[in-house]
Amino acid sequence: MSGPDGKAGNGLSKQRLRLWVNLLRTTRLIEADLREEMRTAYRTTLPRFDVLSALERHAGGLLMGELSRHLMVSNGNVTGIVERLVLDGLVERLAVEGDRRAILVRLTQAGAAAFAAMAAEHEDWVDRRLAAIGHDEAQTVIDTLSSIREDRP
Amino acid sequence: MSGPDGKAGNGLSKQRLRLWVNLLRTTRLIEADLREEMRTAYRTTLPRFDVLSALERHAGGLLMGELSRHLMVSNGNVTGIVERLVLDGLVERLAVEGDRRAILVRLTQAGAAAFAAMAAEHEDWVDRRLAAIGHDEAQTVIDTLSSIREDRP
DNA sequence: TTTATATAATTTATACTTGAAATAAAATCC
DNA sequence: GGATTTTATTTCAAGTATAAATTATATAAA
Repeated sequence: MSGPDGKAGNGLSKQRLRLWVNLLRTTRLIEADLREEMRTAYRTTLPRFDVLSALERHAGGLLMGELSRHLMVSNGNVTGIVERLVLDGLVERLAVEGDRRAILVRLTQAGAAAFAAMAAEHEDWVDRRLAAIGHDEAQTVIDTLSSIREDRP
Repeated sequence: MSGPDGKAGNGLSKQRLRLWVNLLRTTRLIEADLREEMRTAYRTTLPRFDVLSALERHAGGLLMGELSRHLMVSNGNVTGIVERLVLDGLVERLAVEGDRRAILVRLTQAGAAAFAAMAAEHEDWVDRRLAAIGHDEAQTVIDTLSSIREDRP
């Protein structure tokens, strides 16, 4: 499985590995930049921003489990982040009519305001960070990434 | 800054934001798959694998700081991961001749063997995960990602 | 109904991660 | 040579993350 014609040793396999390494390195680099911006400009973190962002896109709120799936992080993780956001008054937890297991999470007014302030800036940061990329070039990459995500067992 | 012609509100800015979201989602999805594979097949984690991988590419060993830069994670983080790898006997720490501050980290024989076993499988996993992508398509994305990384202040 | 199974969320234990402060050693300055 | 600054690493506190176990509720089956 390691020769030039083996299943995992051929050129295409190596090329895909290169692609993965590039994906990982680039994402980490941008994440580090954004984290730094979040920290210095708003004294907050990326995970917090991600939660607020998901809730902003769902005005009616999200269940803990939905939030977990949207952000692709574990259940218990969301519990902790939401807990801290509740302490900061940016988010509220509400009982769900008809299912006493479930908990609905929603932005408070303060949370919505805080997020609105951050979101425009965030888009700006990303815009600057990806300034080298044009519309069509971006679309090409988006299409490739989408096809990767859709190709799942 | 939010109208269709504003600095951060125009179409190109939105498109770049879409690209970033796609990048993040795709990377997280693949990372989750790989973590699961690492966990079930080798009872190890991605950060551990990353450290072994970096050391394997540098037979002479790496300083803690070099390791930290290679992996793009903080100094203190590397200290912890290496510590656990040392406990497992996969890695060793050596004094550096001529600089008593520095520490050289190197794979042990056991570490090299453990990594070799994992590496082929890892390439295989990535190959399967990116099976939808051809060589040229991969190259296009790699080029775009490289240009993003190189465009830094 | 009673039992069994599935679902929603939390808790727990452990590991990873960061940024800042602390330590220690080297390099530079004067 | 001694003071200052830089460099290499560790320590620390807080937060993020996972997987597994647990609690509580809901749904289905017998």
